[in-house]
Amino acid sequence: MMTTGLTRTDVRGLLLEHGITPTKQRLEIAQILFARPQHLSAEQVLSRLNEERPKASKATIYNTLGLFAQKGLVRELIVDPTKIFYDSNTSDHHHFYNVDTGKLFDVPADSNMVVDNLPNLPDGTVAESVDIIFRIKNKSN
Amino acid sequence: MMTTGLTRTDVRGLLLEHGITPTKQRLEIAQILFARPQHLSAEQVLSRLNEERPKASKATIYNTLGLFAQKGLVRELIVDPTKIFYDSNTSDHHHFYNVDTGKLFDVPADSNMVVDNLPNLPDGTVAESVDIIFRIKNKSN
DNA sequence: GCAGGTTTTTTGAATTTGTCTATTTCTAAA
DNA sequence: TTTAGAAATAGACAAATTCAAAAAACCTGC
Ligand SMILES: [Mn+2]
Ligand SMILES: [Mn+2]
Ligand SMILES: [Zn+2]
Ligand SMILES: [Zn+2]
Repeated sequence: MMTTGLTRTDVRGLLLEHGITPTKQRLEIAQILFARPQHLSAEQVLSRLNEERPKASKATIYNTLGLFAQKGLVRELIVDPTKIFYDSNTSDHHHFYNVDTGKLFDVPADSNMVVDNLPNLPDGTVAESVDIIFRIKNKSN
Repeated sequence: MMTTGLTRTDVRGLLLEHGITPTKQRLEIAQILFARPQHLSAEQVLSRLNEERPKASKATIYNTLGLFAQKGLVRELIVDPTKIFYDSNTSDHHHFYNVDTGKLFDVPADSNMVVDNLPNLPDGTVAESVDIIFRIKNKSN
């Protein structure tokens, strides 16, 4: 989605545009996600959301993140075997994953990486997405 | 490793070349993995291994797969949030992941896909690997 | 405003993958 | 042989996620 500093009303519009009924909990979760382009795990959303007072349960977080992903509001990133990251930036871009720190970064948009001669897909299938992940580690030296 | 139809002695040599003490259990596991280039989860290895009589425990499977990956005998693929796949082909290649079936395929070696203008890595980091995953789904129509 | 139906949220238990620990068993070398 | 270290095992444990059932919120027509 690639948005920044959304008001409550903006967020409501975003959900409506994507065919999602804007409930109190969904708005709270969306407001966290779309505060800026970022990569958050369910657990991170959960703890940010309920920092002061409980605003939604764990199951609601999972339901909501799954719903947002299905509706194309966020993008699921599978880079770490222990958790899913949700990317609030759904525009076309790729990632660095630092295996030492567990941190995930975008490949800068101004990078002019290109992939040529895409392979033929297996018969009877269509592409859903292409994920390129640079697994990096800290220089040990 | 990209090998096929290995004898017990071949497999033993393979482990030794990679600095791995060839124990009974490791040989059994290696023989399954290197029977042909394939993508197996720990659970699949476990059930194939112990089809007839128990040959190794769950912990040994995890230990062994982790050791093989660390020593470069197999490659870990993170494409499914629920499990790790171990690829017995460590040569440079990329993957199709069918999200409908959960099946993983190699991009054919004769595909002439190329990635150009690789981005600069973040400071203080070095690349460990680059994974390209085509997430595909079945044509619904 | 209120019943009746529908959607959403919540809780807590269950499931799954994977890890840890303590104990036993091997292995290889002296 | 003895013995120290490496490896394997069973079973308890942990973390992420899912599920099922009940409660709460919402909606629509009266
Ligand atoms: Mn896992
Ligand atoms: Mn998982
Ligand atoms: Zn991103
Ligand atoms: Zn492969």
